[in-house]
Amino acid sequence: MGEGREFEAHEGLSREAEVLRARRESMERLRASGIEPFALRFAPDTTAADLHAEFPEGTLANDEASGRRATAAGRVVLARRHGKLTFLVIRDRTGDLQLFCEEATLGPQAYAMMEEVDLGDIVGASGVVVRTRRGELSLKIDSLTMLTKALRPLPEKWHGLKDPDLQQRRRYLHLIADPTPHFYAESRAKVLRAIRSALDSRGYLEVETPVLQAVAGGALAKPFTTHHNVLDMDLKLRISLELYLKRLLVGGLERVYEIGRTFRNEGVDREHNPEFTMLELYEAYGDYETMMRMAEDLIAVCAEQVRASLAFSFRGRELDLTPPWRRITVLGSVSEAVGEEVTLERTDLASLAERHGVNVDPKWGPGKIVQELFEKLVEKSLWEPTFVCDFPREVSPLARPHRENPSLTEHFDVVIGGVELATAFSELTDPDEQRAKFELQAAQRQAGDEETHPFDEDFLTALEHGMPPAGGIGIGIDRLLMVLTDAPSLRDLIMFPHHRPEDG
RNA sequence: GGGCCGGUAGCUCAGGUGGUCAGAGCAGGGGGCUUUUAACCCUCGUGCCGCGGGUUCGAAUCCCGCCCGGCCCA
Repeated sequence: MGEGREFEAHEGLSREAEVLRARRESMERLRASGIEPFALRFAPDTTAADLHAEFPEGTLANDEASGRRATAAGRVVLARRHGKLTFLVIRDRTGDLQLFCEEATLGPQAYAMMEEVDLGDIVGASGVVVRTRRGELSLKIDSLTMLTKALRPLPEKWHGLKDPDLQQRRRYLHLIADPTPHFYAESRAKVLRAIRSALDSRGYLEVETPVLQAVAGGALAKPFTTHHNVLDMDLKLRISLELYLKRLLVGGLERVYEIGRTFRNEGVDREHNPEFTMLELYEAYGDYETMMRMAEDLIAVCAEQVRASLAFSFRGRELDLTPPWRRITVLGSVSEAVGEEVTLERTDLASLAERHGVNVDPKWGPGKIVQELFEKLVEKSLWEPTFVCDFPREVSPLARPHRENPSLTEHFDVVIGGVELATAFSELTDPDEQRAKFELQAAQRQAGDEETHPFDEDFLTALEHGMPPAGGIGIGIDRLLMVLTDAPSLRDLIMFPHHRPEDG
């Protein structure tokens, strides 16, 4: 084994097996010479970005050494070997840094150890900051420490990891090879921070409510079911945060929000993932007008954080999030789209919808038909930020009846760039009205509709104790990020999106 | 669920009208090189061509089914 350097490529080994064998033999050689290939710790005193910031273009002449000593650490992503001189490029969380490794400085022994370093290994290095003859800022090292031996090779150094399936299943490799997922991760953190900061400064309290629920309500969606062994009962994973946050309003918390994972048992496409992150907030004494201003403010703050601007490009088109946003109504926009007045009272809604390409289920009421018409004809064409207001009562079981037209609700969606980002209501606080709506939903379920709101007696009891009038909004964080970062798909924003097992 | 496209070396990809079609680059092994920027030069190179059937003297290539993924539609 110690004779590892002697042989030529083994016959009968696949390329992968040959690489794995070579890495392990390198590891054994390190061990044999008393070097631990998986170090305990290391103390870098700078980062790649800091050094580049400290010595910007022009601050250090080519082929000149500074007096600055530094210690850095990172993964070796490139090696250019020139005999007794080697350039290694290490990558840390901030970027890349070239290590200038010459035998004359390191000494023969350390240089020999350096030659044991493979692409993918994680190393620590100390030396003096220099600029090379060709102008590359580098650390001219006098010490190199093996921190972690990589036993598997890196993706291709120029093309990176292109296969979207592999990018998602092995996101760590995607992160090593490509800065894009770093941008997405940082954008998510910025958005969450901006939202928390904005809400905290308005007197909102961040809370946490149950993920496992006996009754999964707050939205019209199919839940996942799981089982509690000791209690021997089935539980649902939450599909929204709504009903528990409202209970907290009953309890007097008045301004609450939660940012949390929700789960919906539905298909996967670029705007859907079975688990996603949702912001929901409720403000006592507000209404949906309050929530429109809130949506404009919050999303603008997030855009400032991610894009440093309210105007940016999304899917090749310009988008401007500057408030105030356009307001349209469901019935108004559908009327315009079909070229005639559409009302919930019309008896020919089904045939109208069929004429416009909607496959009408005979169980649908007029409200559902109008909603489908809206989604089919209007929603995707909405580019500039738009409040879509006043949904039919039938499709909005948790919103308050509209103050001017009780067949509608004070319910709006926010659509930006053709993507539905948020839903908000003047919340329904009348427990009898809420009970009636739950009963209607139960009847629809009886009739075979799988996506109805479950009957939640415990929630009704809470409402009977008195919930203050309130506005509430839910914002899909992953979708918001998709728009703000111009990512092609929700799956790019979710580090580890759901996939079928690799060996199905 | 339907349509289209794809799955070939660890990675990025050629090959596809059946017959030296198992290929290139990167990565990797061996050798050389003290200023590189995807370094370069010489050298080595075995991989269920997604899986299973079928057609054929012969299949990575054609046909059928399945699995996984992408895009579009529902």
